[in-house]
Amino acid sequence: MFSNSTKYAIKAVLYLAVHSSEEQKIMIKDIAEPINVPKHYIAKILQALSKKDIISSTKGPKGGFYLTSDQLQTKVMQIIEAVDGEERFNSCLLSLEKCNSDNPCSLHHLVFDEKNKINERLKMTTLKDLRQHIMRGESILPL
Amino acid sequence: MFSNSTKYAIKAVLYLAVHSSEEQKIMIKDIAEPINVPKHYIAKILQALSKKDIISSTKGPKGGFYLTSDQLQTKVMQIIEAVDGEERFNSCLLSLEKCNSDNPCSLHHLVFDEKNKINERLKMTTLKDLRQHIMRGESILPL
DNA sequence: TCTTAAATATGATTTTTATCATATTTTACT
DNA sequence: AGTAAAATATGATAAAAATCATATTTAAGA
Repeated sequence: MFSNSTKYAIKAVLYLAVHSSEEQKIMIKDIAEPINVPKHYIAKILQALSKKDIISSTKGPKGGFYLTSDQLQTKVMQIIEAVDGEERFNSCLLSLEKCNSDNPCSLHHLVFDEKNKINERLKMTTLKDLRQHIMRGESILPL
Repeated sequence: MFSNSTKYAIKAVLYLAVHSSEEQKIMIKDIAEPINVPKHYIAKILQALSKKDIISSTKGPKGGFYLTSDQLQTKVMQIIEAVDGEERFNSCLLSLEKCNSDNPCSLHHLVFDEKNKINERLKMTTLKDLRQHIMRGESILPL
C-alpha cells in the first residue's frame, strides 16, 4: 500500500511526535535504531521532510530533528504525499486514467466507499492525534 | 496498492472472462493490445497464471489463452495472491510483524474495518460476477 | 511428414526503489 | 579562532520490479 520510504517516514515522524520538542532534538542515529530503519536511508528521508518543512532540524552540536507545535498539526496524508507524491495513493486500482464513478473500472465499486473513508481519515488525522493515542496506550509506537 | 504485475494480470484475465471461451481462444498479442500492456510482460504473467491453472492455454496454431467455466469462478483475490504472493496484500500498513487488533500500530484503527471489508469483497467476487457487471454496462473493461 | 503458428522456458536489459558512503556546511562550545 | 558534532548534499552501489528478446516445444493443417 505504501512504499518503504513512506512507511519509514511515518515511523520516524511518529517517533519525533512522541519523543521530541524544540528543547529535545533527536539525532538521526537515535531515531533510526528504535524504529528499526537503516540509518542512511532514514537520514535522506528526514532531510527531504525537513526541506519541505514537515519536520525541523538544526545542525551542529546539540542539533537534531524535532517537531514544532505547528508541525504536530501535520496530517498523515501530507507525509504520504510529501514522500511518494500525490498520484501514488489516489490513483485507480488498475491505474486507468479515466476511471471514476461515472465510468468505473471493474474493481471500482468493490473499493470506492472504503477507500474514500480511509482517505478522509488520513487527511483528517494529525500527528498530535496519533501521539495522543500512543500516550493513552491505544496504539503502539512502531519498531 | 497492487504491483503492475497484478494490475496487468487482472486486466488480462478480465479480458479473457469477457472475450474468450474454450471455443474462442485468444493470442497474447490480441490480449496485450486492447488492455494496453507490454506484450512480452503480459506473456510472462499469463504463462505463470496458466501454470497455476487460473487460466487455460493451448499451444500451436489455433491456440491461445482462454477460461473454462470453472475458471470463471476464480475469485479476484486468488489472482492477486497468485501474482504478488499472499503477504503483500495482507500485511500491516507499516509492515510491523506483530501488529494486530490487540497490539495495533498507530495507523491500524484508521484502516482496519475498511481494509477488512475490501478484503472480503475481493475474496468473494468472482470473474463471472465482474463479467456480468461489464456486460450489464455497470463497469467498463479496462484499457 | 513438413511447415507454420502458437505458447513456454529462459534469461538479458532497463528502470525504479532501496541502501550505503562520504565530503561539505553549519553551529555550539572551549 | 579552533575543534568537534551535528545535519546536508551528492552520488555510488545493490536489489527488486518491470520490460524486452529469443530459442524451444507443441499442435494444426497442408
